[in-house]
Amino acid sequence: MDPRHEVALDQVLELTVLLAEDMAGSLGRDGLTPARAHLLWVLRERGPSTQVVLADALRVSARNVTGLVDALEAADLVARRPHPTDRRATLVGLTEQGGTITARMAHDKALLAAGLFGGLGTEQVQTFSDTLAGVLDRLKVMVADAADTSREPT
Amino acid sequence: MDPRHEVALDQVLELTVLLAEDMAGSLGRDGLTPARAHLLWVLRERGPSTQVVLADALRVSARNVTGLVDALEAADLVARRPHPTDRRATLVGLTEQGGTITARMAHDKALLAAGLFGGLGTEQVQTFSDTLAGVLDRLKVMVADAADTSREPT
DNA sequence: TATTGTTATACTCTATAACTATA
DNA sequence: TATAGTTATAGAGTATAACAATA
Repeated sequence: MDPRHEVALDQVLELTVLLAEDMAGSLGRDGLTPARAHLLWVLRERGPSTQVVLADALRVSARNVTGLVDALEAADLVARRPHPTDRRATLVGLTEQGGTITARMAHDKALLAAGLFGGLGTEQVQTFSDTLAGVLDRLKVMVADAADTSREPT
Repeated sequence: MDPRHEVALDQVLELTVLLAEDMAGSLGRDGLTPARAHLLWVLRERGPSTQVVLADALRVSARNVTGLVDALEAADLVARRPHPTDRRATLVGLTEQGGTITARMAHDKALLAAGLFGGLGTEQVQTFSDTLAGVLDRLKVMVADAADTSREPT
């Protein structure tokens, strides 16, 4: 009922829209979609991975990973190679060009962080971050509760 | 270069992911997708509108609006009727059931706002909101600049 | 001529189910 | 038996281009 809460939520929602737009724009310049960029990012963090691991990390189906890897392989951003010990599995790794692009993504992300928060004082950033941490915790609880409720629909 | 900025951005990005998940979950219970819910929401705010107006508000192609309206009409959430003065145009409006659902969406949104910010003090919400307003302003400038640069590629 | 909405076509992301090869 | 990845199929969101009806 407090209008300040609704205003704050509206601001957060606007932020999500603008961020998605900004990031899609950056990725588009590299010819990447958000889903494909996400996969590259996971590879950058985890190193060469099987497709099952990628599906789990991205929280999508194995089938979907096949498609994303197909597209990224065609663009020479990732390469498939046989798993050394499990002959069922495939190891997906970044190519040199994939490494270059993910490095640029990391750089762009740092620029974005600086652009958004660079004008704020250290205390202000800290306060914002602390508040956000609390909000995130509450949201996680709400998401978990909703999942429980829908799984057990009394 | 300040790690606090990157941490804050990571928190914001996590928030966007969790929010999208939470909202998709709520909508899913109504059998709605985010795109269709967005169209309903615009209709709730603006009242009956032509498809061109909807395409503009949603920032998607006219073709896309045709598809979304087709689906929502099949679910009896919106209805097409002839425009009173322009015989080329169609007016799309919420049905009674569409009104019920958008009212529930508004209610859910208020619940979400209360859940996220209800535990915070008035001052804390205000401070958060003020900081967020500044961040939003800076982001808008960055998005606008990026659009200029890509339109006029030196 | 310009605008509104549709048909035609295509690409991406997503999912489930059935299947092959391997563990 | 169970797991890794693929093929088959399908639905949703998105786009551009061509077109009909109307302004």
